[in-house]
Amino acid sequence: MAIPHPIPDPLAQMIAERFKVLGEPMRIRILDHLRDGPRAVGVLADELGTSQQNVSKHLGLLHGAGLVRRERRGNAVLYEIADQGVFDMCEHVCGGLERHLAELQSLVTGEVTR
Amino acid sequence: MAIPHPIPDPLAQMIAERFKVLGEPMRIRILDHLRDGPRAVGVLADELGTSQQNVSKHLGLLHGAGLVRRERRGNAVLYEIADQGVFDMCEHVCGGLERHLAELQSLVTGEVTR
DNA sequence: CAACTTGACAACTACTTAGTTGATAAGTAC
DNA sequence: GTACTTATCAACTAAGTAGTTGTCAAGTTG
Repeated sequence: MAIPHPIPDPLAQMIAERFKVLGEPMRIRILDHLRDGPRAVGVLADELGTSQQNVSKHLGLLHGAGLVRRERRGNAVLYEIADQGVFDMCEHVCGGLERHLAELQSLVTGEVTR
Repeated sequence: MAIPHPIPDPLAQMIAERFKVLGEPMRIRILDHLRDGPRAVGVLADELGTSQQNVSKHLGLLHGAGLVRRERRGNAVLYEIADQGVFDMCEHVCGGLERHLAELQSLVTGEVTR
């Protein structure tokens, strides 16, 4: 999976779009809750302490990006993770955060990096 | 690098913050241009066809997130990639995009997934 | 010193979007 | 039929931010 370089403008757009979908705490929390298994909208709303409309809207975005799958079960709609890769991405981000914070830490403790 | 689960709220915030920084086409393009090596602000502005002030602002954000490094060279300031991991992330995103698009494609070609 | 280049900062406009409230429609279960 | 769940829409507030314009600070050059 090699990314063309220089990157075509539309691709930059699409990549940014994907990142933007993940760039909202509520959506990260929703995805995190879905790690335990499929959830109905109402259940998620309760667990996350927000409204049904709000959760529905975020799930719609996540679904549009292909990150979650929708399935009707009885009179409820269950959502589940469609792309397990998101968690790899989150771990990647956390790794980057750690490196960054460690660098900042070294500034405080006295080491001069540049 | 395991992510705690359930994810603490502040961590969800930080992760989302990181994704949000990458959720802008102009910043993706800036990072892509930096793959070829360090660049001065003015050079990037020319290459990307936008203003120096705009590039400077985006670079400020990227620098704040620890994604680029700043170095004064003469009367110019060179920026370079600080965290090569971003490109792994972009590839990850592209992989996800491919999977998603392939799924949509299968809908068009007639396969019924659900 | 003055003239110039480069980058950063501030203020502003315009746009996007998160979240709320309220209402409604569609589907399922009873 | 009614009750329940979800999706969606509209209208609104509040917040964030992309991009522009103007200005200023720092460094370089003559």
